[in-house]
Amino acid sequence: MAVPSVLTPQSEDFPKWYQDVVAKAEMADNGPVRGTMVIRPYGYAIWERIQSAIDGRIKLAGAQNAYFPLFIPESYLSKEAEHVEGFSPELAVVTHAGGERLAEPIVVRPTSETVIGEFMAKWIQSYRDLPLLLNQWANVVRWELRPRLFLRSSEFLWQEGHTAHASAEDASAYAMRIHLRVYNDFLEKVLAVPTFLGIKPPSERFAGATNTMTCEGMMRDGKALQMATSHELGQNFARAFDIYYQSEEGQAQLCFTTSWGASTRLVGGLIMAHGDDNGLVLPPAVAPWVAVVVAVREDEEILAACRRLHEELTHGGVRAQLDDGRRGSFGRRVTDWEMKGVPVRVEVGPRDLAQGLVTVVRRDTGEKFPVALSEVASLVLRLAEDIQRDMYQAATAFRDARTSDVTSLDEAIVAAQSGFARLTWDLVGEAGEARLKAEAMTVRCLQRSDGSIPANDLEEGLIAIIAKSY
RNA sequence: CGGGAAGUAGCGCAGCUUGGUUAGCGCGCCUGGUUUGGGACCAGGAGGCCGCGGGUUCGAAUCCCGCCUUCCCGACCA
Repeated sequence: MAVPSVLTPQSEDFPKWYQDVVAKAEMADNGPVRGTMVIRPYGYAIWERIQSAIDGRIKLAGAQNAYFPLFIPESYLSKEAEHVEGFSPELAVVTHAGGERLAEPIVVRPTSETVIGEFMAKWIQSYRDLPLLLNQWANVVRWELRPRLFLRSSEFLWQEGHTAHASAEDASAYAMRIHLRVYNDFLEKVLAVPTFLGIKPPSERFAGATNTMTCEGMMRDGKALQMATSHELGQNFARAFDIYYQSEEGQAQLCFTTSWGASTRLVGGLIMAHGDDNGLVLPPAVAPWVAVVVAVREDEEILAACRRLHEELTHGGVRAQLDDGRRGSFGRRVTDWEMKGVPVRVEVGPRDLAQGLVTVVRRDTGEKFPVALSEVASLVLRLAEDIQRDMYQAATAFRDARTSDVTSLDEAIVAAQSGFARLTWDLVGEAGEARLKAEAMTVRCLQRSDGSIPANDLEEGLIAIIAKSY
């Protein structure tokens, strides 16, 4: 079709494309205060699906939800030296309240290790209280220098898990369990985003952690995005907040803690991992509507058929939307549904209907099928599964095509202009990291040669994944 | 915070160089009509502290000073 593109093409200006999609798919707007974000209903519906998928997995892993306060005494932050150093530059601090200057400034949480640590210390007495597995859904504030909708906003929504364990082994195993069975499982099965799993090099670790694990996804421009992260905090926070338990032998022992989080950034990752020049492309599992029934024109017979189909789909367990044609021309409405990334479109028009047919269209591939009215519901269910699987495969093929094994830092710098480079960690080192930094690249993660997650960065034969990132 | 660009209707922009009727255009929005199988068309209409503050001037969207905000590229980062 000779219709001019609605969006800036990805190949022309990827950041502009991203902003266009966020605006035109009605996902979010900038808030009035720098870096803040208004999440619009369609964007929030996607977030709600992400939330429920992650929340279910967290509960299966045995953690319970709780809620801790937004305001934290400033003194808490300074109890863990690296932590305060890491977060100080981006804190929002309340100095006045109730019309008076506060005796001790209050920090708006940038993350909750400190308050939660304080309460863990109160709640944990015995080894029988361990492990203590907590999670909270909350907003946090980090005064970022360069905000971008969903990817880096001053205030963002997330889930943060915080756990306390009797041993380093137990803490480590739990962090790994969360990383694989909550985050990576969610990313693969729900967001349909393949990842590289690994640990961050020491320079990229979370402030106060002894080990940080990451799930790195590849965006359509070949850049990396950290989509979820899990930290082993060792005894650093336990020491700072006196999180002790009494062992079976009656001795006071310091706990080992973990923390792990995933945020509204996932929505940005979802957009950039699957979107195309016509807009969003949503995997059925996160799509607010898996199918939209579109009336080609406003006509009683057509509308009646649309309503029946919509009802049938809904009863069949498909989240379906009805487009009755009141909002303008067919072409315009189709363009809008494509922009929103609805996985399956069911087009009902007079020509097809005369033969008892409708046209079913896949958003991911653009394929169109003529389908008998009686078979629409079952086909949509099957297509939803196919699309979910095919999108994961397509994303994996894309990532693999843009990932190269290299044998020197020079080659890595070339390869990481447009994708990921895999290079032996020994060949990077501190000097290498500095050179990468000059090229706006980082070591995204370290993994074993078989792709599994190493226990620490001292293991032999580790591979560094090198890329530009968001 | 450094480098670059830009703030004029919901969005995208012109007008500014050379100050001067009532500040324009496209899209969107409202009303009516014709339409509808890939961004429809006609007619009528609503909508502006021209980013904010100060200055120059008879007169400022336009010139001068200061500030703020947004976007892009870095550093920080989920």
